[in-house]
Amino acid sequence: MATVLLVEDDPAAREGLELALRRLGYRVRAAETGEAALRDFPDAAADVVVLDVMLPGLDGFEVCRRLRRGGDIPVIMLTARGDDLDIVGGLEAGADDYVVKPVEPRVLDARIRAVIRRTARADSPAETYGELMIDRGSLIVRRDGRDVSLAPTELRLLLVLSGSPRQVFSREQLLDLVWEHDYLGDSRLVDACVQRLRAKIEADTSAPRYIQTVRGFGYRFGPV
Amino acid sequence: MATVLLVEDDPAAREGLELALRRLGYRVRAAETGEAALRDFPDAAADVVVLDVMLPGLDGFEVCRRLRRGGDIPVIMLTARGDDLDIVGGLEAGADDYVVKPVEPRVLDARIRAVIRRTARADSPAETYGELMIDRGSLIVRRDGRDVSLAPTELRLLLVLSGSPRQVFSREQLLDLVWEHDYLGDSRLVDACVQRLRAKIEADTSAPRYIQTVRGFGYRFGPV
DNA sequence: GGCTATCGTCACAGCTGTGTCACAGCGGAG
DNA sequence: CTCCGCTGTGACACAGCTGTGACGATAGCC
Repeated sequence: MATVLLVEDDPAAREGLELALRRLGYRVRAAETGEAALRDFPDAAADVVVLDVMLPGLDGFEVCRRLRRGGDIPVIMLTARGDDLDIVGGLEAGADDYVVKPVEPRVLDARIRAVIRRTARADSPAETYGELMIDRGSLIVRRDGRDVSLAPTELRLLLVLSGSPRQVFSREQLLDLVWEHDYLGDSRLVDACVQRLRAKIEADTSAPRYIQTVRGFGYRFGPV
Repeated sequence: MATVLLVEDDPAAREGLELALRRLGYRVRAAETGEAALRDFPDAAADVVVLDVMLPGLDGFEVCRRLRRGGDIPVIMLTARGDDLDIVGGLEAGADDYVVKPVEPRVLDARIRAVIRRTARADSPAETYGELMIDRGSLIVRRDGRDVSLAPTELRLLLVLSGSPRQVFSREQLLDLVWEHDYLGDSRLVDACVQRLRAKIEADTSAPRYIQTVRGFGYRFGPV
C-alpha cells in the first residue's frame, strides 16, 4: 500500500487524518512543519504528500514549490473552505490537487488514489543519455564524464525537458513549468535559455543532439 | 490555445462560462446534454471536457465513463457545493479534477491548465497506420521506419486528420481547425498543403493511401 | 464525348519563426 | 562597496515555410 507524508500543524487534525488514513490501509508519516517535511522527505520514501496550506514558517505553497524542484512527488494541498485564492496559488505552485478542509477520509482516499494513478512513474536515481548524465538527486549534470556547470534556470529547463523525454513542450508550457509565471506576449526568453543550455551540453549547437527544435511547436529532449 | 468542450444544461451557467472561457482565450464548444456531448465529441477535437454532474438523461458520471472509454481526454467535473459523494463518484468515474459551482473563471482557468499540463505529460503511445507512424507526444512521423520532416502546418493538418480517422473534414473545417482563421471565399490553400503533405508521406501521390480526397466534400484520413 | 465543377500541381515572393548576439539590470557573494 | 554571474530583452539575419494565382488534369454529369 502507498505511503503518505502528512504535513499539518494542528495536532487534532493531524492525528485524526493519520488514524483515518491508516485505517484505509496507508502507511503514514506525519510532519508538523514544512521544514520538517522537507528534511524528512528524501528518507520518507512517500508516494504522495498531503500538505496543509497554513503552516508556521514556510507556508504550503513554498513547501510545494521546493518539493517540486526536488523531484516529481505528487502533492495534494489542504486548503480552508472557500478560499479560491488558495486554490489558484496551489495549482500554480505545482500542486496536483487540493481538498477543502474539513475533509472526509473517503474523499481524501479517492483523491490520493487518483493522484497516484496519474503520476505513477518510476524515478531512476541517475539517468544517462548517450554522453549526458543527469542525476536528479544531486542535481549534477555531466557530459563525457566532466561536470557541467548550469545556471539555475538552465538546470530547471533541462530537468523539465528530460523529465519527459521525446515529449514536445511548447514555449508557453515551458514558461509555465520552468519560469512559473504566466507570460503574455512572446519573447525570445525561452529561446535564449535553450541556446545557453545547448552551448553547455551540446557538442555541436548547429546539430543539437539532446535539445531539439520542433519548428512551430516548441522543444523536445530527445537523445538519438 | 486549448479547446474546451463544455457540457452544462442550465443555459445561464453555460453561456456565462462560455463567455468567460472565451475571454481567457479558449476555444469553446458547448453541449446541453451528455448525449449531445458524446455525439459531438469526436469532431469537437477538444483538449479538455468540463462536465456538469447533474444533467438530464445521462448523468455526468456516465458521460465521464464513456468519454474515458473513447480515449484519454481529461475531464473536469462541475459539482454542487459540498456534495462529497459527487467528488468521490466523479474521481472513481475517472474524472481528472472537479470544481465546485459556482466557479470563478480564473479558478476554472487554473484547473484547466493544470489538468492539461498533467495529461500532456502522459506519453501517448505512437499510433501506427500501415507504414505510417505518428507519435503525438514527440510529434515524430515516420514512414517505413524513416523520419519524415514535416512543416508546422503540414504536421497540424496531419494531426487533425489522423485524430479522427475516416472522418471527412471539409475545407472550411480544416481552415478553422488547422489555420484557426475564418476564411471567406475559396482558395487552393488547403489543397496545396494536402499536396505537400502527400508528397512527404504517400508512396504514390496519384493513389493516396492515407489522405484521401472526397470529391465535393473535403478530405479524410483513411489507411485502408 | 463534350462540358463544367472540382482538384492537383507548380513556382515564387513575402514573411514568419528561430538562432544568435550584445547589453543592461539585478542580486548575491565577498 | 565592488565585482561577477545570471537573466531578460531587443535587434538582426536567414533558412525555409506559406499563401497565392495561374494553369493543367480529372471526375462526374448529361
